[in-house]
Amino acid sequence: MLKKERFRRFIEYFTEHYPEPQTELNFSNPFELLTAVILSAQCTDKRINQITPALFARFAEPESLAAASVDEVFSYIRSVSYPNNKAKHLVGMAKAIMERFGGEIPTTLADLQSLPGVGRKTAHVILSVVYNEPTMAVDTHVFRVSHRLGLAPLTATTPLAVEKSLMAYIPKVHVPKAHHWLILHGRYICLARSPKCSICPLLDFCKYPQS
DNA sequence: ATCCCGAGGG
DNA sequence: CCCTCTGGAT
Repeated sequence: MLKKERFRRFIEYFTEHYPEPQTELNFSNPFELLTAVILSAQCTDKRINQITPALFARFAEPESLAAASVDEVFSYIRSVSYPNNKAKHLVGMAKAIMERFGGEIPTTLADLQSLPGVGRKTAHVILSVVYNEPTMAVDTHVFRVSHRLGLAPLTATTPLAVEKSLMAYIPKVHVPKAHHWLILHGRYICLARSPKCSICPLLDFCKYPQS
């Protein structure tokens, strides 16, 4: 099947069944989303949602987080992956926002990536979810599912290469939603270890069907 | 043993 | 390019 047809099928199915997909991270403003996404690296959204209520109650804005000790922040996030690194990143992120961006969350890719703990993937999530910009954040799910469904070539061996491949085929208006669709599919059907192919609606054109 | 919405450093 | 950080779920 031609690549263009694969994208058409993918977009067609999810447009009908998940017309308004959203992140499963709980947040109520850009600062909370940025904090949650930094914490989400190599960790399930479910776990992040368990610890963010107390974290956001204590640190409701960059100012209080910037003034906090790394040790105190660590105490709120000790049950997530890489808590030491992330505690440092969160405080550093908040300080950078206070010192260089007047307490406001940056709005460009370069400015977001200049923040401690914020790489290309996290920056794209903020741009896409907060500002609805057509940017494709490539995480472990997007990377895996794109290859399996033939939406990205196997020669695309880096997140950036997969991102460019996807962006070349997905209409801009669908990009923010496509990001969530790929994650939803990866999280609930196209699992890394034992993909649920028997219930996959896109199995007929999958390149890696498991028994 | 493997995976989860990665980033920073060498 | 590689490696490390690191806890919880399955």
